[in-house]
Amino acid sequence: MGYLDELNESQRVAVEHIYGPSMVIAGAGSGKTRVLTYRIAHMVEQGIDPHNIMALTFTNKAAKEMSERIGKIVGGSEAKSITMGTFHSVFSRILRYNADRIGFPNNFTIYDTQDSKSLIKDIIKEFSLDDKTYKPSGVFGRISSAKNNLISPEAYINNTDIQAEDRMSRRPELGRIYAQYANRCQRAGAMDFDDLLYFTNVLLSTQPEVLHYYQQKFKYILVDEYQDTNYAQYLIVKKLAAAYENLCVVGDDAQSIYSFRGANIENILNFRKDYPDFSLFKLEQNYRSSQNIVDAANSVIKRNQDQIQKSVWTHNGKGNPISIVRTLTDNEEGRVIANKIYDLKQSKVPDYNAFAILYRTNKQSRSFEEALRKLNIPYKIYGGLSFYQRKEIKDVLAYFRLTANPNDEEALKRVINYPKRGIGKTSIENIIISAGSHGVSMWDVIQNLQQYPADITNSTKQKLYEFVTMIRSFQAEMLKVDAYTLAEHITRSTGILRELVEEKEKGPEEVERLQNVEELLAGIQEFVKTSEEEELKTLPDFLLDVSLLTDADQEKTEDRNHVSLMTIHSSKGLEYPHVYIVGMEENLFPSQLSMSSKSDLEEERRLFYVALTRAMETCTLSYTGSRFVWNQSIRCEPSRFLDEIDASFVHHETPMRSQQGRSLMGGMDRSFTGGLNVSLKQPSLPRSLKSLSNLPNSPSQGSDFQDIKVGTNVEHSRFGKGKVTHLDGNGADKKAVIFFPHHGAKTVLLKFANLVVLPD
DNA sequence: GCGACTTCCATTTTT
DNA sequence: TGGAAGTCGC
Repeated sequence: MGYLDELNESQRVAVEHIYGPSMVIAGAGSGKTRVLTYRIAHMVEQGIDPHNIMALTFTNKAAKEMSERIGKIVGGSEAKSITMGTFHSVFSRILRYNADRIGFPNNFTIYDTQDSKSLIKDIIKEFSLDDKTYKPSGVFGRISSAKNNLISPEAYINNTDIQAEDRMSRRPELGRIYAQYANRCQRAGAMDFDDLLYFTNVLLSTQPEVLHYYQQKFKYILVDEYQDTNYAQYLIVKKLAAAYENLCVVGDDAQSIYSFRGANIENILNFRKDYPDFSLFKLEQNYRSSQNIVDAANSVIKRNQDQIQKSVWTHNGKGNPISIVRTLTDNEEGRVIANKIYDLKQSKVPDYNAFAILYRTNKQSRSFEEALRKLNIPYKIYGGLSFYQRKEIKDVLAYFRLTANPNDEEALKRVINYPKRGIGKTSIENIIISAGSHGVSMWDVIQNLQQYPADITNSTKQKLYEFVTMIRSFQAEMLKVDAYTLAEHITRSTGILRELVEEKEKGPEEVERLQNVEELLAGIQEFVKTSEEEELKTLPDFLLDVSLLTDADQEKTEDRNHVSLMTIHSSKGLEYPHVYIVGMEENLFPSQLSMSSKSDLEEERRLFYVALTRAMETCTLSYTGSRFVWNQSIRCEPSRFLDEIDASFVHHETPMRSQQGRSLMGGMDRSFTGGLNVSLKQPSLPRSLKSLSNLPNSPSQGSDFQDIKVGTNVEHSRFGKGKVTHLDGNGADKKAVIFFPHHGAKTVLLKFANLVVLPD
């Protein structure tokens, strides 16, 4: 068994231990995925039937990768027999077979977050509640965490603690909203993401024979990223594993970063209570990062109090210290990082895949996009608005969903009047009212207006009739033709395709929308082609796949020579030779919302730990003195996390600037008095050196902007060319009113405006 | 019922 | 800033 030789001692022991409960605590970069895949491969080699193995991962991508790697060792068909995927995808499949036992149709649709919020909004309106106290996202969060903790609407309403909390936050109706939300979802035959777990638990607790079946089927269970499981996931796993207790969980408490969505770090700690005779394996040797990076990350994470003791170490070379870069503005931050990547690529790095820019929030990507584009550096943004959340895609998918499950109200609301067919807001509201009073779905109402009368004009009734007929015609085809044929038919006969083609002339955005829909169709065609033998892949089959897919799963391996931009959250599990962690500022990272509680701050610190440990060779941290937020520039202070890295592992790159630096440094003097900032101890550099610093296109700062007078023609990075009409203030506060032909008059602070003076 | 217009509000991470 | 919701006139 050659593959065992590729493991170190502690990895091998973990791989060879197959029976009974076990927990693998895997430090960052310690070969966790390798252990997991080899363990499964080893099980199969030992004669365990792959049908009896269930492996739960955090992302679809991780599952796919693992499956491929296992296939290489034990063969593809064996690997395919393993049940492998995210909690959500695996359990949604189980529910497909069993949902009818718990009051849902087996063809239930899955509501995404947008659908959920839109439904909640409806309910708030229906109850005539103030939508400022009852904000849809807040209500959604509350319902979500109730479900993650397996609290039913009834339990919610009867729980005195919860009711007290809701009264405290002056939202006593939350329980009623939750109950109505659950009701409406059921009527629509829809489950949201949390329901996939919640109702799996309901299924397993109320249907003993189902539980028994899956206990016998999944005799061996593996769970990856165990630190990020929530209570519902914990209990489901516990139930399924109860018969054989061949349960292996893998995780790293130091990388738990999803408590905001109910992840419960206690699950790791509780493991020893549930399985007192469990075996514990620790993987502590890091193969990924240089010594400096490992040490720096350790020096940060040791400040957390809540953690399992372990010491991550490496045999790798010392490497470079962690670089810390300071810039004046967020735009400059983008340029500096882009230039660094450019330089490194020119001098020693063969391709762009080696680079990743990691940030705390998606919106930070903008300045990096711009800067990379200017230097013609290929890049790809992960996360953010996903392909499947684009309006045009959601519209098309809504037709698919409606075809598969006409009771799906969110889908119905979305397309009942798209493309425009003269069914307006008032009619839709009256349909909802009628549906509510009869306790049926909107679809029931519109296809049977005699039985469920609604206040609707005759001409609208005719249009509704045509709509119903159209959807029914799709349904008639649904199981007869493959997904692509039907999807293509739907985009044509609904008029969506025609509309998009017509609008194409309007501009590049419209062209893109058409391309997106074409891409979706191409994707469905791919999907249909993957079918084996006689199998017909239908539209419902496709929907099952698509609702739980994210952008990361889409990636094609060909176009891979690009810099990766993503949030730290989505970087988990990945690694890059050169990592740039940007926006290292107080209130951004750590996020403002995390500052109030110690546990939230510890989670932010773990997030920082995750970010640092993505890096293999070099790691650069950057922060900026000011940032554009809501159309105005705000001052930023360096993140406390910068101080938390042991000073011997860092190198501060940016020299202090002599003049304007001071006014912008703001709180820096305070936070750096620990003597960490080496450059503070050096004499300030003379201003002439500034031009030698690595700041590309450095704005004309430090001067009194004497070259900018009333009447001067200037160019602004966002507004384009304009003429100065007024000047006000002095020095750092000097402002100008500039008239831009395309944007009108704007007042800008010269020190931030990055104006380029144009010849008269 | 529809489109043009104004106003208001956000601002963390995601299966 | 920019997206979403609300208002108004046709």
